[in-house]
Amino acid sequence: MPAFSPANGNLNPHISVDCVIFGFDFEELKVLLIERGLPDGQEAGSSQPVLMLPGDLIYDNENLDQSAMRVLKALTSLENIFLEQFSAFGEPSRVRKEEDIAWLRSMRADPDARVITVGYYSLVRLDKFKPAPAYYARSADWYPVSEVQGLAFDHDQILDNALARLKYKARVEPIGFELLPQKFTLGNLQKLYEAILGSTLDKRNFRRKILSRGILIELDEKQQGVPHKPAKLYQFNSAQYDKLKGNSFDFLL
Amino acid sequence: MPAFSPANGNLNPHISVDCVIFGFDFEELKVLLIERGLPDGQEAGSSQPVLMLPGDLIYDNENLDQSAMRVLKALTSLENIFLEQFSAFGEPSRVRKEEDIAWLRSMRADPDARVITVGYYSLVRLDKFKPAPAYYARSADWYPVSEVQGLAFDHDQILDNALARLKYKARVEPIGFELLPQKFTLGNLQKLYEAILGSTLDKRNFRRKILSRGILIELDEKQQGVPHKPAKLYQFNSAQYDKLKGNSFDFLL
DNA sequence: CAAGTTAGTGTCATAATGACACTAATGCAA
DNA sequence: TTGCATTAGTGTCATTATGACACTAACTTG
Repeated sequence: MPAFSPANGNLNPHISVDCVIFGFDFEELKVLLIERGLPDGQEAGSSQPVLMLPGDLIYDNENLDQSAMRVLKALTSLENIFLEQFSAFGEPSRVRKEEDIAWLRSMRADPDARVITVGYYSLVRLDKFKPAPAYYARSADWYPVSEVQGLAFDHDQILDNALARLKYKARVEPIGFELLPQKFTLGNLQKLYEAILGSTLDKRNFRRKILSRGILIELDEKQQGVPHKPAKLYQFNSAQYDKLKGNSFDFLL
Repeated sequence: MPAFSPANGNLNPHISVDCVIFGFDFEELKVLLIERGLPDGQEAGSSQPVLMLPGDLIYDNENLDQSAMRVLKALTSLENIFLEQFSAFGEPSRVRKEEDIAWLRSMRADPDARVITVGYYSLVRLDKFKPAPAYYARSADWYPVSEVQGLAFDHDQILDNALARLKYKARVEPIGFELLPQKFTLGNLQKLYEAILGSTLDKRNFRRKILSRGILIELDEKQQGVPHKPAKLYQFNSAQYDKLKGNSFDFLL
């Protein structure tokens, strides 16, 4: 299927998808944003750079998941990413800022249509996916979540919402291995949890707990070239993880 | 705001909301369904009764939450219910059955438009809300969740999805007090959990756990007129409950 | 008054939690 | 080469949470 004009598909002017892609660089949580431009290198006189989540209208012959994947790829070249829907956003005032309206006028056949958008999020390994801008994206890059603000439309709110969902999940079930390289240290993993939760954790208790789940495989290998005691490397035991998913919740029985 | 034609609002032919309202009758979990008819008592020759979730297109000047509340009220007369969005559904093949297509043709200005729908769910006290059908609903009633099947469009799937969400939440945090009357017994509460989770729980352990949370207030009152030892009545301590919500999750620290 | 029904209660062995501080191994700079 | 900075790695203990388990109490109805 070609990326831009699926056979028999018409753009639906009322429904879009937006993707919140989280990555982790061993220090802090990042999110993939694009700088908004126009397709085909048409550039309106150099306006202020505006950042936004990768997103666009859907086609009438794709489902929402497919749309999200297509749009993400079209704008950032990322593909083969597991996207999870988290919420729909439909405030009539989603499009309010002058510059957003102007941009829509130069982009859309029906720029004043009321649009609701469906939010998708994902966790990926920062080192594994190299975003490359295309279509209307002038750039596609990782930004520290903590510093992001002033995104186009209601994207600040969509991002907040995705982050809240991520935190909730991180507290309730083991999560986030998608954000680390295949081999990682317990220190990496702890930092990741601390970045997601926004709080620090006790090292010994963290290790005890995570190891007791049996979702890690200890490798016969250590870090190299680090200016401190090298740590053991671990791998993620995905079979065990899938087993746990169904019953690692704690509230009742 | 009038219920049917908000000032300046046009129906958006591409976006609808559907409501999954759960109720509990002390025995099993029920869901509120309507029997599909036509507005204003126009009735096509008596076709097979078709059940569906209450839902309809949104207006362009309401947000999604408002739409869901409006539509629910318009079809079932229920109002002042806290609805929570849980997912959007957008398969291009959502409308596929002949009878669904025929019904849309008699109902909608643009019956062939591709529609995505946003699902909302809620838990209510069965005894507190008496559904009354209106608009295109021929009836509005409670049905045992376990027996529901063959709903219109993709509503079976939407219901399954809402139920899965409900189960997940019930395992992760205390939930469901909205389904019980203000004064209830621990037996009622346990039955409710068993109905939601679809499994039985140990009475003593259940009591210990639920009481230890401090979210119940023991009343100076007992059941009356029951053909067995009357149980103490409890009330729900909502202040304590709200406090817990933020930190009763168990996975890490 | 007997039968049926749900309420209500305690113990024990095991597992999970949270608080807490020191030594080990490495790279780098002086 | 030494020492400094940095992160890895480890165990205990007191407290709390868990899960398994069986009997008596109180009421209504027939």
